[in-house]
Amino acid sequence: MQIASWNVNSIRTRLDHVLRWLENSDVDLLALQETKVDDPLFPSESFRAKGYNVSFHGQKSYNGVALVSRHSLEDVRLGFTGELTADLQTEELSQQKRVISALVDGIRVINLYVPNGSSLKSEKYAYKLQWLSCLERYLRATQLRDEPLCVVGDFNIGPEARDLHDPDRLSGGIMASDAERDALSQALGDDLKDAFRLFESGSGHWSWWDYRSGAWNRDSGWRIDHIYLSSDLQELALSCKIDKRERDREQPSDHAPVIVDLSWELEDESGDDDGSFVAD
DNA sequence: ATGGCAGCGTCACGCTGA
Repeated sequence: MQIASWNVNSIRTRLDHVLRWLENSDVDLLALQETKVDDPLFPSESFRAKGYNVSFHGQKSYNGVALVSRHSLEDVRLGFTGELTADLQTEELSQQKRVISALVDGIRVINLYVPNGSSLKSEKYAYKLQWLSCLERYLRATQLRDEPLCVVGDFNIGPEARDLHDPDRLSGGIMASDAERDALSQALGDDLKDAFRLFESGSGHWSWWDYRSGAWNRDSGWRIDHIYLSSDLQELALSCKIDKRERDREQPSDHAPVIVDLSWELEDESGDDDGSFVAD
């Protein structure tokens, strides 16, 4: 079972890239962020025509998340209010379309597009911290159901110095402040662990390179796209990789896909051929 | 310290992202 996360910076602009990438991969479930399209205009048919199920939660111009799956998407939940009681703050923080989750082959997959925050003095930064605090309640509520949990997305936070190309200059600033890192760590809790760090402890591995200042050519990136696994899934993790080739294409997204491979037995879905079992 | 590049909505350029 392979699960991937990719901020595509407009699904309509990136549609051909995404379809080609899916065809050339063994990914079962792809979580998309920054689809930048209202639901009626989401290119669902392009995915369905290739045999994928899709669920999406979008808006015009900004934000937007989606799930693309070879298997069925069950119990789809949209926004924080898909999980939490809709009090005033939760509704306010669900206006921007940044959260979608579904049960896929028995795994609860949560797809997040965490606010960027703009700058430490911005009201958007305060919004980001509020949003992360709401995420904490959201994850605790989800964990009550005791499902194997995989939380993926664009977190817009480099958790540690090794996740930044220039930690001396960038640490403490937006996407690398103590308050953001603490809020994310608090939201994730004790059980969820970064799948990438189960396999790679070094620096120099990025998932996002700014379009500006030749960041890609200078390899000035950040690792802000993550996949977090509950402890039961950590034991089943076989690999976690960033496919940086996608950042090197014509008209690329500024993010590369992150992929985790889990040794998870797929449940037999009626009418769905997962491929034949080959005995020794 | 600032701007740089890209996408969107909508047609000249401002807003947003990270």
